[in-house]
Amino acid sequence: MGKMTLERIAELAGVSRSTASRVINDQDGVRPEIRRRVLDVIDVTGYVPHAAARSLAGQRSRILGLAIRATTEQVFSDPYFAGLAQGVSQACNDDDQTLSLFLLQSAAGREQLPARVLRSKLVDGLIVTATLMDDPLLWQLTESGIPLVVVGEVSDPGISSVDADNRGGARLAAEHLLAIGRRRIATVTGPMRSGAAATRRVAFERALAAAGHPLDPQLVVESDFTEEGAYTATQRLLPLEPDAIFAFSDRMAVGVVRALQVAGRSVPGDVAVVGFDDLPPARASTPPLTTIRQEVEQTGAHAVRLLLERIQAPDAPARRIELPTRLVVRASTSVSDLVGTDS
Amino acid sequence: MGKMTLERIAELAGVSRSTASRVINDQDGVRPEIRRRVLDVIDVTGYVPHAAARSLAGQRSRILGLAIRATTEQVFSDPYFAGLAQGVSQACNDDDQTLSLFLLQSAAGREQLPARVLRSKLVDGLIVTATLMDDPLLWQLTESGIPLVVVGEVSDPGISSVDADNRGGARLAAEHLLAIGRRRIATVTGPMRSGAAATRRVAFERALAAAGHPLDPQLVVESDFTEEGAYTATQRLLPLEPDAIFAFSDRMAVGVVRALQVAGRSVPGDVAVVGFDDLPPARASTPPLTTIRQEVEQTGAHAVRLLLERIQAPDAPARRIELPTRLVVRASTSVSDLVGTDS
DNA sequence: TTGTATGCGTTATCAT
DNA sequence: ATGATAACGCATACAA
Repeated sequence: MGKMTLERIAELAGVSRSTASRVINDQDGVRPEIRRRVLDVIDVTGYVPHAAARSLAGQRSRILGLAIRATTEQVFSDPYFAGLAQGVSQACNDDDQTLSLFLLQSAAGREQLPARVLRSKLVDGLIVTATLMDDPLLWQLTESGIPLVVVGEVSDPGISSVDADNRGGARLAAEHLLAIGRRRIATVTGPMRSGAAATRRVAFERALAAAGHPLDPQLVVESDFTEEGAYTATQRLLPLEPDAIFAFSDRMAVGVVRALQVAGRSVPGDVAVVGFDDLPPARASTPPLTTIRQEVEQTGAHAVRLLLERIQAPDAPARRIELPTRLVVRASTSVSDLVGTDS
Repeated sequence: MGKMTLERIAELAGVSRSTASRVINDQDGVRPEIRRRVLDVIDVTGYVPHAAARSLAGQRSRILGLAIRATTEQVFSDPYFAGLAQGVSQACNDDDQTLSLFLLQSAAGREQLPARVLRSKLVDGLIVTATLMDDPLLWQLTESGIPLVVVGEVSDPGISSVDADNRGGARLAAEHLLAIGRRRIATVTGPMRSGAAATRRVAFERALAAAGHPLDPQLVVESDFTEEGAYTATQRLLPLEPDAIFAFSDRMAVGVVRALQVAGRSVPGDVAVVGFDDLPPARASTPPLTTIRQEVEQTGAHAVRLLLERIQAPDAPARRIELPTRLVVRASTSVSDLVGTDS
């Protein structure tokens, strides 16, 4: 069969383009009988509307962008991004949207973004993640007026965002380490340019202080979100002999554990380790990691939902969604309970 | 400034739409002087062509699709996909194409693909990876007639494809293990439904046999491409006391090493381990992994190039590109040479 | 070398 | 409830 167009469908169904169009976009104001007839024709012919034509006429591309502003190293080694992409992708499918991916490792890529995707009306909106604290990219994007949702923490309350409850998560970690009797608690953090890392750090400190065991500043080492970074950071921590380390991602926690083991410290015997995320590295590690679980895929799904809302009502106030975290205890903090309260 | 259109640019530059269009698509047949004038206007106004309009009028969307047909688990845990995406993304940027991502974990997603992206003319072509040996998805796509490039191995020679030289890589691994004196050599493979895994396995066997040390079939354990899969696979291997294990990815090799260490075997003392990929896990591992390096990002870039060619000349014969691999020796196979011949 | 006119496939605004 | 018609913004064959 030749190329199918709305025109052709209408013809075959014996109606006008307008009516056929209404059926396709299931708008009401079409007699059920007629609707059926059109639907049947569509079914038989396998007709699918031409994306560009829809986009041009309807002023909406039905394409959502996911922009990841992280280093190549991060994207490669942290399964977080895969999880996020998975969630976003799934949600896009469910809402009949297409996902476009932008990896912004290079400055060039970042600068091109506004022009390439926004001015060209390629995407209806953008989900951005791994942004820095006062990211120029975010300024550009907001002032360009494109519907925007950030996955992570943002300083500007005018921007919608989704993230795990970083504060609550860090608190859970602190409380757990205290609860198992650790007192010389250290943390290997993500870069403070990351909002999530900053939030977790502050919350971790506060929780410890609130419990009467303030965090020794010497026991805070800043790192990046990679395994190797955490490995070397931990080495600097070794002489200070901590009995617990909170790492800001599972991948980092794996690096922490490695550094400890290589140095002859046992986990959790000498040092208890808590990660963050509860992604595959947490289970695959030896010992399996106690970690703060966040629902990464759900985060992606919520981001899509929020973005879609924002596209429909650009003037509605920005919203922030924080997804609950929860403590998952595994062997890296519990000697006795090797089975853990795994879920 | 109001919304910019070609019309408006032409007006401001004092030329016709056609001329402005020619300048934008830099076709020749425009007096340099005029071209400059138009370019200046574009520069000043920051005009960017409307993607959908171009697509509709020009019959080309300038969007390339990347479809990853892998399990969620794989996508999450194997940095290979991130690397590939990175390469594809970069190449798309360089060629002024947009990247659209499709994660095909669910059967539903896979079935939607042809309709959603092909019939709608959303993408000009598709790069597909992690396909199975005789993947129905591939049939569908080929018979739909969309320009297609597979990253990996394909049985149908009518399909263009790009991959590392799996055969050569496996051979390098075999020769290296023999060269360091190992004779009781085992391998933890990827699933045989994966073409790349099948190729590597056969090549590995042949290389060993050719050297007069045929692979003991008992020492071949099939697994998936995950760390945990490799971990349990290795446990089955332990009683057979191999002195070397070739794993089909770095991530798998990490699982192999873990299983060995947990069982009290030293690496490389008791068992030498070789991985595949040379992605971050290889360096981050303890000990760092000897591995077969493949250029993942380049693979992505080549896939884009091939796809673009195919889009321009759909009737040209299919091509296959195999990128060279090379042995990177690190501590997991060399006791003496702890520094390794790292690059 | 430049301009004119038409078509791309759909949505949306009107009538009817 | 349905249909005719005008955008949508650009590329391109053709004419000049």
